[in-house]
Amino acid sequence: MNEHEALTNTSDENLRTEATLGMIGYRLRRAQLSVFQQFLSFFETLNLRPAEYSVLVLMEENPGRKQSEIAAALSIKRANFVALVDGLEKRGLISREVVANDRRANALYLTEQGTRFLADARDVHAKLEDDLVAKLGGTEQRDTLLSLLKKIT
Amino acid sequence: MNEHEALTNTSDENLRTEATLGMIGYRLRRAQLSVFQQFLSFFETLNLRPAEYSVLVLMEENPGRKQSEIAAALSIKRANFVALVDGLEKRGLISREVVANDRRANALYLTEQGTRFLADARDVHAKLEDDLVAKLGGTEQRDTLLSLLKKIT
DNA sequence: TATTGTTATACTCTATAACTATA
DNA sequence: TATAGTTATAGAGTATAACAATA
Repeated sequence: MNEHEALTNTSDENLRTEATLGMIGYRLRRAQLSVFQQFLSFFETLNLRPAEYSVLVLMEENPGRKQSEIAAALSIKRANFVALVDGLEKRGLISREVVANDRRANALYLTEQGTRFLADARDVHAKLEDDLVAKLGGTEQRDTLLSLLKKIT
Repeated sequence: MNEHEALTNTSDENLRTEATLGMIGYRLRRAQLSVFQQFLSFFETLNLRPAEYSVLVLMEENPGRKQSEIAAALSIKRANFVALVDGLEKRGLISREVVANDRRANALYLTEQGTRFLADARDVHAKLEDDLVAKLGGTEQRDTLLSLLKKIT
């Protein structure tokens, strides 16, 4: 019998988790991990990571922007962005082009193949969003969630 | 003049970000990073990471539980949990005790110092939560957020 | 045979410093 | 001097395999 026996609680009972689960940060983290896991599952056949998808979407909406601009808009350090762009370029989804008046910079474009690929990816992503909206209970709740997340960020 | 010039958009204009910002996963990730950054800032003087704080809170509510139980409740792999527990033990905040009827297992307890430390940490965390509630616009919105995050996880 | 804690290891993500070529 | 892209590197966080002690 050790000094802690009176407090010992090694039964099979579930742990008390009210405090941890009540933390905004903890809940946010778990929800984010859950959604990213879902993302990886949905995008397994397309072999695309969340960051890569966000880059393709942003590039299509902003063709010809510099690497550093796309990276900054997603809060990706430009040093870390190089390998990500390398990967997409090697897969033929995007191209780096020279900027006429600034030979230091790369302008980023989706290739035709990349545009087709992104169309497929958008379809997959729409399914994921639909799945999440269903879990949330409707588009109104989705909008509420996005608005609350925006306030926090 | 290259083939893309008509589409080139290297002006100083802000990028179009509607699509990325409308993704639930993206917004979740950014909000989570933002809150964790805040956490690190608030807990800088206490030198405590989010995972360590959640462990201390869970241990106080569940004294004498096995390492593997605490780890599992937080979805931390038991292999990765060893170093985390080592750190808290070396700081004198927790102790590993022998479980009477199972000499394989460690029962985890807060030390007296750990209990005092956690009281301080809880105060700091309360300030962080208050800060987030203020950003969200009130406790009602906080409850709404937690409930929506729960549905997603 | 299975479980607990542990070690070793590898992979991803992220952060910083320093280089090059241009501006 | 400053900036864009790049390389190298280091630190977290996370995942798996394998081992010793014990059940």
